Amino acid sequence: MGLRVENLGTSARPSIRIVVFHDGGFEDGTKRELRDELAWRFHLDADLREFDRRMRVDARFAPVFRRWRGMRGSNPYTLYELMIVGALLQNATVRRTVQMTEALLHAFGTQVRFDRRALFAMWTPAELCRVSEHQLRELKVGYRAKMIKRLSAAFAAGEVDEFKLRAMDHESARRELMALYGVGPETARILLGSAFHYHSMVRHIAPWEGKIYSRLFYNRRMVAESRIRDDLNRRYGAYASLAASYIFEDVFWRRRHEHIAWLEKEIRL
DNA sequence: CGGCAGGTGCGGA
DNA sequence: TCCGCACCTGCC
Repeated sequence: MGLRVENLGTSARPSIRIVVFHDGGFEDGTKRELRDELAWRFHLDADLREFDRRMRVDARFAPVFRRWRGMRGSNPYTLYELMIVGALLQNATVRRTVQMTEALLHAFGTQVRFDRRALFAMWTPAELCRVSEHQLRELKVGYRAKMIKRLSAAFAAGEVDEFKLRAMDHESARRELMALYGVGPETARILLGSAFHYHSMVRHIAPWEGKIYSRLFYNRRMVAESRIRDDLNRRYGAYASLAASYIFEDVFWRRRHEHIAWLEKEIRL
């Protein structure tokens, strides 16, 4: 299926319309399943009222929380797809991640055309299992080839149940994810926030993120990860990682309109 | 040409 | 639990 999402509402009265493009086999049952799945992936039923109330009185970042009101952890992908993205993000610049992603999609993805667009759908775990590590390395993904193989094998063998993970508590889900080859604390953080909508305790801050938080929170070059983490958890409690993501997103949004010298030095495209 | 990038697995303290 | 190290590749 190809989907087009249209905004039909306002912040006060949110409403969207989903237009579905398909080549047959779309029935009423499919429609309900699709709606439920989209509601999960984009966390459409998130209740952010308590979060809004709390952040509205934040001494320092209240304007940030106001500007992004309604934002929540979400993503359009399946867990497998997001995990592959996570593997391709590791230890790479954005440019290189894009290059690896395009190489893989052209080799193993399916190009679909709908709504006057041509997009790639990712391969399935089973399909990737028939690809050798050597073939992957030829597409310049480096040591990530092994991760892609092992993750695909785990999913193809039914060892990862996305729906079971959705029902788990934060810590259990994190433990299960980190047991997978290629998923460490940073990829787990991305998955837990984007795919599972856990927004409570901050467990891990990657070095490059730590540098950005250091500037934003302390106006210093580098503050210890443990201190940033503890401060965030103390200040924002059950909403610590959601609050952190608001503040993090905001600085990148500001970057589009104003020059932030220190930020330019911290990021490489 | 070394250093490093939106990390991770592994072996050893 | 924590630490140091190797690891594909491409850009600076």
